[in-house]
Amino acid sequence: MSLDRDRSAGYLVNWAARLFARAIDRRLKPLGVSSGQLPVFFALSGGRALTQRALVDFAAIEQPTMAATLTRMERDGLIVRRPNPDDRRGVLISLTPEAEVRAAEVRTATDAVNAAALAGLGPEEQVQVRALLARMISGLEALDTPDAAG
Amino acid sequence: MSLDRDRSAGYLVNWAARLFARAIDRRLKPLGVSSGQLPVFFALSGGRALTQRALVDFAAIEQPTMAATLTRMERDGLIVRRPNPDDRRGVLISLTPEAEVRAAEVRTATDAVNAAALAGLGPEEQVQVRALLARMISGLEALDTPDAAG
DNA sequence: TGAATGAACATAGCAAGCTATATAAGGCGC
DNA sequence: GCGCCTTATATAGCTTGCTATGTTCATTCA
Repeated sequence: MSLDRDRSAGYLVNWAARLFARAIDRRLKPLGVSSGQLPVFFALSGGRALTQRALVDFAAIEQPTMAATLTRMERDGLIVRRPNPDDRRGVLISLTPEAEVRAAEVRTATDAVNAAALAGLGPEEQVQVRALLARMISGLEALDTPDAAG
Repeated sequence: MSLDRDRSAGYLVNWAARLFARAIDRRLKPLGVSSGQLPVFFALSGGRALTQRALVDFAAIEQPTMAATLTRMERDGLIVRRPNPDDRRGVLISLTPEAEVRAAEVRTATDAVNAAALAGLGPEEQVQVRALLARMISGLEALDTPDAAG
């Protein structure tokens, strides 16, 4: 519905992002996991321990956003923060065994949502939509760099 | 950066949506307008008065989200709510003259951000990315309908 | 070595999105 | 006309995202 209206790329991207998050949150809720925690799961699963800084880079979000997400995950018993022996400013973050157990189900759920989103696209279209989104991201990131026209 | 990593469609869509919102918010901040208010501006500019329900349908967001956005816009003098003479449950919402004046600038700013996002795409690619996003949205919406496999 | 600069993380405060639920009015059936 | 269902809006409570700023430690350089 309403897809016939003339909608900008920005509107469509925002809409799709909200639908992704909703679908993922609904599936992950029984696991006690939510959409904002996905990059942390993917970065840390398998027993890896990373600094907050590394997680920020991986997730491409701002540092305070990651700090808040990690605080919630710590509260919920999904991660542990322990001091970084190499840098006393920093912290090493790793999944708890309970979270590690759920990591596979998290991956399954997100794969299912991605598959549903791409179900109406052919194989080359699935590749292409990712490529086009990546180019849009590049264009948007160029807006913030000093050498951009703005 | 990091675009070389293998990222899912969902991740890329979320990332692009955040970059859109950030770029738009930065440009609209001097006008006292923010990204969540865009659909309200577009739906009401030109002197139209709509119910909250119509705005919810137009923006494709949940009703409480729209209610909160309207409360902020009312607080900031961008809209007025007045009783709907045809339905005493409801409200008619319209832009204030001050907001109406800003509507053209809002459109200019959002067009600029969209253009920047699409700058790296050819004309057919710009059409195609919208079409592919629309199909992804359809696929995601099908997840919530009862006749879907889930 | 000591001061300045920078980097890592935390905190405050806000917008925008969601679900769940309450309230009030319209509409319908009988 | 009255009870019942539906529809319109509001409220509460939460997550995720942002900017701005503070604190603490590391690094650099004079």
